[in-house]
Amino acid sequence: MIDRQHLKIIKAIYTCGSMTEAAASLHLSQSALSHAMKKVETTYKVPVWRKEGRKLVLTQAGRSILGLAERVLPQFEHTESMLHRMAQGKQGILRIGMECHPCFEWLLKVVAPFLKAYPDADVDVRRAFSFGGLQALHGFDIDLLLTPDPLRLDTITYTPVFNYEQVLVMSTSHPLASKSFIQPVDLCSETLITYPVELSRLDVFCQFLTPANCAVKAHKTIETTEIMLQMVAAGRGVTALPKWLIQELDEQSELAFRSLGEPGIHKTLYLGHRKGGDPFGLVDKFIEMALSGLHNDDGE
Amino acid sequence: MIDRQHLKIIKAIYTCGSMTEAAASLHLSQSALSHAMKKVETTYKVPVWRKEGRKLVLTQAGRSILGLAERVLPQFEHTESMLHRMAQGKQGILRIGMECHPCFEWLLKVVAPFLKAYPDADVDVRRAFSFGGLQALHGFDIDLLLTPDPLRLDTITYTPVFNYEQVLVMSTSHPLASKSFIQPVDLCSETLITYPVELSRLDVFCQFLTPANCAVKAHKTIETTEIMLQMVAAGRGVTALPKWLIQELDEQSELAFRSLGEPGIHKTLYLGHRKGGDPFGLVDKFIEMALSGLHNDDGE
DNA sequence: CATGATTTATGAATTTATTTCATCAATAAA
DNA sequence: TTTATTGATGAAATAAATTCATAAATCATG
Repeated sequence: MIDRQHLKIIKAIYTCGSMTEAAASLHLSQSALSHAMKKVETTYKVPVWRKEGRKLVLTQAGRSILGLAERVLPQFEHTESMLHRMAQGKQGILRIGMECHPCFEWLLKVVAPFLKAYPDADVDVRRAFSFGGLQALHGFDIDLLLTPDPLRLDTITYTPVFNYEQVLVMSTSHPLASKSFIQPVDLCSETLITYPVELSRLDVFCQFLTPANCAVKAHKTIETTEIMLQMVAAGRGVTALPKWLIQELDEQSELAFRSLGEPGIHKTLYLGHRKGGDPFGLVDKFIEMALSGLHNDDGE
Repeated sequence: MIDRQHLKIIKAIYTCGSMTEAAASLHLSQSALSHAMKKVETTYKVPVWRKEGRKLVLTQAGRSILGLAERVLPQFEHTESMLHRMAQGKQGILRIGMECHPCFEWLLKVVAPFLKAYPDADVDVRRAFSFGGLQALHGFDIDLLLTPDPLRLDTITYTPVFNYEQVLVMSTSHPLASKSFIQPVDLCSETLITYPVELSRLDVFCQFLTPANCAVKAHKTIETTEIMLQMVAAGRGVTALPKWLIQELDEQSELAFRSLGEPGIHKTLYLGHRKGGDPFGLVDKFIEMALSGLHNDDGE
């Protein structure tokens, strides 16, 4: 029977590149690993490793076991860490994932009161997912997903938690600041600064420029919101961000913002979570708190 | 350290309702289970079971372990069965899931030549998913998903494999059979027979009746296509099915079909699969075969 | 409430599995 | 060829799981 230990060993050999190293990393003798591998190979009558010179290479069978290990081991570890927390009388860790850059600023405002209200609960916020936020939610890597596009799935429930308007941001002295709202053609001669993500996830493109068949003069990407805004204030380009974010960060009022199109681009942030199976009820508590502190930036 | 065996034991006690029964089902002594549970409880310093009378009830901690077990154990079992097949020199099992009832008939036509071409590969077709087809694909319960709605996810690739037209089916003597195509209002006085699935998954409603703000006189559901068609032939109602399916099943030509709306409702079936990690390459082979035998029922 | 049937818990013994130790064989570099 | 380095192997030691026998608790029943 394949055991958790076997998975750990196969994974360690694979990542370390050799049995000797893997043995050290697992605090076991090299012999132990060799015996363990031999046991798997004899019980299933399938080689797991093939020797090429003195490198060990996974066989097809080995690769399927490694796949199992990579899917399954993190889940063991997470459950164990939950158990440890329970033993200490603490509540769980709420792992929140985010799919949109400026979500983070909003999240901070909910996380702070949540941590205060539930001192025995921890929050962990993750921004990067190897396989996308939904997968992470799904594969139990996170418990809550903050996202602007609630992809309907049977097992996942979304709750709208925040409405906001996405506006074009420019320096107060920028010519476009004199307009009452922005039209797609207005951006043809501008430098647009965005976060470094796929274009398909940027609303300025998908909902504004592309439908109007317009393009910008230049497109730069910047990671951090603060730097982005400094660039914009310095007249080096324009960007599109949630209105509330600008109102909050632009203390010296160096920035102006205008709606994208006459109606403006209106967005909703959703919190997605798996249906059922929330040991501490933390997910529900967080959503409740997010809703109670609900503030709309959407002029409603 | 929580082990696969611990998970099996917790799951067995939970499903059997008692340790004694669980012990029998696992071919172990009751004492073994008791000791195993005690070990988990002492290493994590958390109770897993609470005794209510002489029933065992899972604690919060127990429920998280059970959750882990239910997510993880099937994956162990599947990997093991793959290993057994590899040992026999066989190729894997291709587990295909379906999300639309009439897909099955189409699938049969691809599966037959596939099994002939790859005699060492097995195919398993599943129709019911506890958490939806995508979840099943994702959670490694199936390898291939045949679906009419390709929900875009980063980890899943869709290949269109079949175009068809969804038509309204009626008995040849039915008054609607005299029309050249069906309009939504035509159905207001009809009994509509469908498969027993959510309305949101039925195109007659979503793409035809609801947009036109029309309703049918009555709505009946029937599981099997054959019975459905007999009901229709007997003049007991009308139904909506792929055109090719009718052409194939209606040998005595008791049935007539007409397009839903002048353009008709045109659908595409997609085969979805996880990116990467297909130990035998069976997924690719199947898709290739599905495409090579590609027949369009869409008049193109 | 006493009795018997049934269920879980426990300590000691037993069996099974894992790990180490010492050593060999194979590989790659010097 | 010599010399590290790496994996493989059998025997011994250690650790873990399992059983056995039995106790304690629960529940139904006369």
